[in-house]
Amino acid sequence: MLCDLAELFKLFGDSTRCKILYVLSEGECSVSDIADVLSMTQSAISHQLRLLRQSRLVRCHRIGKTMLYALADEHVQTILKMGMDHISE
Amino acid sequence: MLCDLAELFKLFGDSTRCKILYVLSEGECSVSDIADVLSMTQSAISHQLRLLRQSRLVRCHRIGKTMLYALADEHVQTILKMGMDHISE
DNA sequence: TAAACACATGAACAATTATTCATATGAAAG
DNA sequence: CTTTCATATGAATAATTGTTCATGTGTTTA
Repeated sequence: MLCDLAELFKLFGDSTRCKILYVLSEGECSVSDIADVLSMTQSAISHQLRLLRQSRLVRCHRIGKTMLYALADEHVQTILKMGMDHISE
Repeated sequence: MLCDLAELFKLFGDSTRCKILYVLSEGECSVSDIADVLSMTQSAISHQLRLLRQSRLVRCHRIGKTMLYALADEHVQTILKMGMDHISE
């Protein structure tokens, strides 16, 4: 149980993944757009998206050739916001 | 900013530290008591407590020979609880 | 069907990090 | 003052993990 909790927080505990989640908190986005915004390779982003997908923190659906990613639910956004609150205190 | 956020979550993203924080959420505790509860060495616990202290997630004060640790503020407990809520859904 | 585009993924490397072992510090008891 | 108890810490090791490179899969367009 507490191990599962650690696994959850571990996903938020990487700056790349935090940035991805933040970008997605502003709306759906494709893989290459995320890569552009973060100035990182498509591969690096795709690898991280896979982890986020596997833990159901993001969901995705295909539109033609592109995949659109989004936050899985409100919970993820809440965790992000609450972390930010803690930072800026 | 998002990097600071990742650094914060990184601290929750380790099962040992999660367990330590959980134990402390039930009240003040000494280093050796934490080590006993988690069946880990005093040294391992002490190293982790140092990280938690440096990030002000826990505070401590000395009573004689023993050091009593506690959660730094309500915020830490809230983060823990919110993570748990997410797990059990 | 072949080429182009968007994304996924396996393997390898580099960097980070949790634990152990040995030892140091600091307080209390004798 | 010396010993003992509780904790802290430096160095080393082992394990985890993020990124890169090369390549594979799936979809559209010519």
